[in-house]
Amino acid sequence: MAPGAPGEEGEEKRLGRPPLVSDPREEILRQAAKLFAQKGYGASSLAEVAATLNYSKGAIYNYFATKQEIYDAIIIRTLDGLNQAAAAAVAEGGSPHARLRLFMIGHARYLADNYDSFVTMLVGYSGMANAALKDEALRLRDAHEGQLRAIIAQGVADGSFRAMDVAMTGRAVLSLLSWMARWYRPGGAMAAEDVADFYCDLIASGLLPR
Amino acid sequence: MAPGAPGEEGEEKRLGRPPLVSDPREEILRQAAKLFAQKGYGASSLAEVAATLNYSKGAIYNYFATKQEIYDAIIIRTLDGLNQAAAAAVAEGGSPHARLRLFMIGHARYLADNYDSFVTMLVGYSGMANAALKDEALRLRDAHEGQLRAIIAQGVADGSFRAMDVAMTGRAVLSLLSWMARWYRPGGAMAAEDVADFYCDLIASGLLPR
DNA sequence: CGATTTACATACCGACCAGTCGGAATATAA
DNA sequence: TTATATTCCGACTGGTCGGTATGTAAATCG
Repeated sequence: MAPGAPGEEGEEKRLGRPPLVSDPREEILRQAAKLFAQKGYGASSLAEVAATLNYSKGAIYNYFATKQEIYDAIIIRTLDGLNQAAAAAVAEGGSPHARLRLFMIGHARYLADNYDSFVTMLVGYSGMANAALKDEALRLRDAHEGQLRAIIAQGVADGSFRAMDVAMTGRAVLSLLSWMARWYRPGGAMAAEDVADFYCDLIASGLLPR
Repeated sequence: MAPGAPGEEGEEKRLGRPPLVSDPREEILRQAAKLFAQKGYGASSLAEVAATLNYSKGAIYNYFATKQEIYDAIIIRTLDGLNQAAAAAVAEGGSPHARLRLFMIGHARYLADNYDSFVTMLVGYSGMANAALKDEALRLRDAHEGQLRAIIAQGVADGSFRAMDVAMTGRAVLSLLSWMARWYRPGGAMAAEDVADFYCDLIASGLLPR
């Protein structure tokens, strides 16, 4: 992730006054996500975002055209990263049950590592203006859900899972994980991976004794 | 619910000009919840709420002191009604599994019947100003969660459920139900009760074949 | 009828905020 | 040093919204 971190090779000299912070776009997105997560999109002002970076409000507009563009960027990058994280986790392979577990743990870990962005995405505002970006967001979300459904469908097909409705089962799994953005706090008593582990066991083995 | 509907007994004549609608407070709360659910608390204006009732913005202030008071009233009444609905559903009794099912179905049905209020409560803003009301809201929420935990704890105690962590299991159940406010639409393909039924079976029997 | 009470509309204020614009500051390049 | 490119500030604009003040219409009461 972040291919052009600090010590990029071709660090050619650029013209003009250098930015106050090394990567303004990144810092703005990070602080905006933090604020959006705390107070919601509508109640957050760009002036406040700027203030936390020792910027004036006008400086923000060198890097983003509108407030909406900042919000959209947060959503897209979060969905994209979630997809990659889940794909990487599932790539380890194994039985459907094992892969379901890896998927859920990967999802939970990514949520914990990108907590503010997740809260912004799942509980605040949720209105993208640009139609193309909205399509892209839907595509990324469907891709994520598609990965999960493929795992469940495989388990149902090979008999390692009961013959449940795949779409609804996937929805249940994502409901458990998504609602974590509502109550989970990074650094709390339970690690995100442990929560996912618990949920996976509950969903897999059920509440009734076997 | 609604003990003083239209044909109240002591319909004594009241002084002054009669309201345009029979129960202005009720109508304001309903329309506000609808708007809050659609656009979020911050993006909804009282002028718009008033317009849908053929009111002027100023008229609202005859019935509520602040916008926040409207929001708070929606949350409190929704939590209160949810508690009563769940209690009534569970009162039918039966095994822990049966009572868990009734609890979930009661919750889902109440969500479907009060959809806008639920969305307002679960996905929008979520900030109550008055400290006493916030405490009341937390109390109602804990009471609801307490009912659920009691059912699970009883099942664990009498051996009809596996020895799972009661708090986390309750959280999982409420996660499934709460996230419904995100995707469920009244009048859609699946009734809310059927969704709850599916979730209960999944949680109870698990994904693995028995 | 006039007095009183309730329910509304209209007009307005003050605060806040997204977005703009001109220019100042700081860097490289020639 | 001068030209140029980039970053950033500060002041401003246009508009929205919560909340208030004032007056008026419509009902009951005496």
